[in-house]
Amino acid sequence: MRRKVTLKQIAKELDVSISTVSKSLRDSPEISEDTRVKVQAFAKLYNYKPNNIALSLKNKKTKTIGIIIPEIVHHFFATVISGIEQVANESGYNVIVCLSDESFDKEVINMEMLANGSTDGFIMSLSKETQQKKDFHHLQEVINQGMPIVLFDRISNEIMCDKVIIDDQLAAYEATNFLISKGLKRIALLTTVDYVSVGKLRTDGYLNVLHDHGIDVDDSLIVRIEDTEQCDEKINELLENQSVDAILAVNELFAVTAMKLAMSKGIKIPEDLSVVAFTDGIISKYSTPTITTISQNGIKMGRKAAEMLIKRLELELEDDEHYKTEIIETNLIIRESTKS
Amino acid sequence: MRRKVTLKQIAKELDVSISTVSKSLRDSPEISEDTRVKVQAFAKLYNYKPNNIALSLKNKKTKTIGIIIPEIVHHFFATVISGIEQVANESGYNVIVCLSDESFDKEVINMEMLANGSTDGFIMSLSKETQQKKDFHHLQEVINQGMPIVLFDRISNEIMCDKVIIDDQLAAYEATNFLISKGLKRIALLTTVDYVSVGKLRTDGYLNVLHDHGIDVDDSLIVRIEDTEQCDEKINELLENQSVDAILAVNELFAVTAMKLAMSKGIKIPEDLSVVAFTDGIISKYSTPTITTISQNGIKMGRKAAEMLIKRLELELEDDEHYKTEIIETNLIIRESTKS
DNA sequence: ATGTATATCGAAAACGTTTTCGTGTTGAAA
DNA sequence: TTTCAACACGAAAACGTTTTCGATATACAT
Repeated sequence: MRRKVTLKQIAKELDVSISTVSKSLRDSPEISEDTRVKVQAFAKLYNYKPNNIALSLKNKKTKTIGIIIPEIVHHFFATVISGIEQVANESGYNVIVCLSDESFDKEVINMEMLANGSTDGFIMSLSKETQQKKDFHHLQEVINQGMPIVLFDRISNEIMCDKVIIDDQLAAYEATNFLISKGLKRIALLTTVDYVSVGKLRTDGYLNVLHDHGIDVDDSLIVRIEDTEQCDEKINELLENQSVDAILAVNELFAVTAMKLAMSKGIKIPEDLSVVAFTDGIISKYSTPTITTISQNGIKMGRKAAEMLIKRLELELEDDEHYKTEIIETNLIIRESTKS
Repeated sequence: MRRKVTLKQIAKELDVSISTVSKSLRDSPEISEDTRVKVQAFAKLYNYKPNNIALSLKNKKTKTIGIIIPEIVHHFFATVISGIEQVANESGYNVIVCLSDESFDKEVINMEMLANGSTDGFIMSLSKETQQKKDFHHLQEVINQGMPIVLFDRISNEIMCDKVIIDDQLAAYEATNFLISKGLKRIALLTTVDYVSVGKLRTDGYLNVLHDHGIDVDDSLIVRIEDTEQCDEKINELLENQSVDAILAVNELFAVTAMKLAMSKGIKIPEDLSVVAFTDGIISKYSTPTITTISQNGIKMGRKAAEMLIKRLELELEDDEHYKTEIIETNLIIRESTKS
């Protein structure tokens, strides 16, 4: 087993100083051509590669981005990571991924772990619990230490930093508007509890468009689902007790569940019931019928977030304050679950 | 902005040596209670946390696991990462994720990048291109340097290291056997090209069970699909030209595509056609009808892989050779796409 | 008074780099 | 022969830790 070779070993072997070896490898003009080629040849032979850890310590830069997200077995988050990884790779950065599991404590622990020198900055999406507690001291702490953070999707206005989101409210507005334009009026909303920022915004968009069209809001059409177990029960309740001709769901899962329950009751989609869902994922593309969705474009979000972070890292933009919030455009992907 | 405080700064501030500060914080008996509490109080006040990079350099351990997988927007790989992350977290390790994008070159580059001190070991699944080229010098190089590797799912027997897989051949055998037990005989196989290790093994299992039941292998029932674009076309060809009463697909996507095409031709599932797929993912659970699958249990695979790697790291098992290959059990999850 | 044990602390090396600065040698100009 | 620049290289600091070893001082026993 041949362990990695260091500058010191090369120096000893060639009977020169460490400095000479280092300079030779970096093509310094200080070194004579003779020794330079000699050192380089030797280094190549032994496959010398500088040690990243030593470089990180010296340069006070790790060239590593910390990603903290609620979960990874989730199409949207996976696409965001993919986007981040693309531009990170292009710029010579690595990504280290931590999962908060929707837990505040795990989010804090992971952040503290990475903040002690392991990463140059963070890209993250807040856990449900964090959004509920509204406790952001761990983020603030990191920002105070001069590490940049870029928040995406699940953000908070209380934190001053770069952000990248979609216009959830507008997207909900337009999607609902699309349903209204098809002559649908009894539009139900399947959403999450309000402390999830995007859930709240999407609900607002839904409410606004109803108001703008002079449609009375029927509270019994708004279903707030806390966890997946409740899903079936709550949707069943809706379908049984209310007349509904359209559904706007804040995620694919609620949508496909609603469709299945509806179809099992003999309700035809899209003839009797139209369905639109947020987050264009795998399910929508392969369910029967396929689902009309609002594409969230995770790749683009990830790319943008990484670009913003790296820009701040490379330019040393200590210019706090003028933080930016980038808005990624969404578009409605029309499929079989809505009338044409 | 308050930058992170170091031992040196604390030492200067308190007018003691760096050694004293370090020892105080680690509760060394060498230090008097007086100075110990003084230092600890000061450290707490300024929220001192040791710098991970410095520790890594000193200890020659990064407490970081490198994960290299073909893609992340893929339910199975995401679950594996999730499993790895679980046990990594429990043991104080971080994971740094790189995507090969099914490219040999990217796999090599990523490995070399991480091998220079950034990680203590690797968990990886080979890219298609790597499996095709059968070029594993980058893995061998890393192993020679004393870094442990654990391969999962897409492995190669040419590499001596720990591995964790499912018994693809047996699983295919049993799944096909299940179909045969339902009285089905014209069983088609939707698979990938043979250089993908799992595709080959699954094909072998399929062939064996037919042989064991004395069923003649009809080559026109074996469809090798290279990429997603071909998918529709090739499956259509199968359904049009052959009489088929069952399908075994090596992934969800082939299965759901086949189901959709079949249903559009008026073929009823499972009455006229039974479908079983490898990889229990999102699609199978939410498609219509839901799909009978062979669960691959990515979480368990990830956990196992991480356990094997960490064990080797902690115990410094230089005991090369007796490498293990763990086999994760699969089970058939019976859903609506097969007759009961 | 001398010797010894104990308590408390600091200096320095080590991990692997890069970079600044200094030093010695050579050659040529004066 | 002296002087000075150019050239080629090495020593050492720095990044932030931990740890070994040595040093000093105090207390106690002889």
